[in-house]
Amino acid sequence: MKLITRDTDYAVRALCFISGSKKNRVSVGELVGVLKIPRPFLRKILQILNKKKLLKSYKGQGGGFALVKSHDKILLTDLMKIFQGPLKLNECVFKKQVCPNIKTCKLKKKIDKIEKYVISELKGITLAHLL
Amino acid sequence: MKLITRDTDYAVRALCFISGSKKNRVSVGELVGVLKIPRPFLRKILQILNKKKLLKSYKGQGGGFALVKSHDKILLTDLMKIFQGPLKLNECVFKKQVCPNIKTCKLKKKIDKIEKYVISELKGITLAHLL
DNA sequence: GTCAATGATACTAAATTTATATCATTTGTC
DNA sequence: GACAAATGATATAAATTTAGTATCATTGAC
Ligand code: SF4
Ligand code: SF4
Repeated sequence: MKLITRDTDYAVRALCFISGSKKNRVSVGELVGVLKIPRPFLRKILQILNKKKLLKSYKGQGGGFALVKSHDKILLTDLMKIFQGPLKLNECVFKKQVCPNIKTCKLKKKIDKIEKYVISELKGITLAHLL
Repeated sequence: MKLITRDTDYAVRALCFISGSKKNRVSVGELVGVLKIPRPFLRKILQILNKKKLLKSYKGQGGGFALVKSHDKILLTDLMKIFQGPLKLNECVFKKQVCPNIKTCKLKKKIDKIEKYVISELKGITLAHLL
């Protein structure tokens, strides 16, 4: 029942730091020093963010990562989708089979309603709100 | 990002069936037939519900399980607490250490707000609503 | 006493989350 | 161009949580 996983959390922290940094590139080494995130894990996260065009990477000496968009254009839900998959609070799929009750299930309806609210709230959160 | 886990879901289904049954006791065998839940897993779930006083069990031939309270007194959150632990959408605990940012973290504040709503909604759901 | 039911408990398997490790590639500096 | 400092790509491993199984003991109606 965890809304965000650790990689999303780490991504938020890293992006926040990069956004707040005066340099226009920040290296993994610097981030590791500040954020205390295990280096290889953070590296993986940043590489994914680069692939997904939320960061631009620069190789070679003096390289690092920089934001691509302004902080108010980066949505928390972008990160959640990247690291956690689709925004859903209930799958109703067991062993790759959709639950047969799905059409009528009242529990699902209740959860769907909650989900709708949660997602709408999440969608309003940008990186700028998290600085 | 799953609000309820499978055991909670199974518990809901089992309780709903028991509640709707004309008999005053329902055996695991009958439930397995109807709900298609793996027998040993369902047994475990029912035994827990018995221990937690949401069901009363009857041993021996003709035995089974019966509701203890009326269906509008059984809360979904009771089940969630039993099978999923405390109602929380974010722990902010990594490797048994509370996150040092917890006092000031804006992400946490956002999630806390969402959590508050979610929990208040969940608390309003009884078994009666799920029949 | 037998048999059909649950109680207690230990174990196993699968899936997801959280990392780690290694080698290749790029690029700035000398 | 050699070198070093950075990321890219990718494979693997460890830890945790979720899901499911197996076994034997106990109870109670008949
Ligand atoms: S029983 Fe309802 S909530 Fe559970 S999986 Fe089926 S549809 Fe979804
Ligand atoms: S950074 Fe914020 S949200 Fe993440 S664990 Fe720390 S306090 Fe919680």
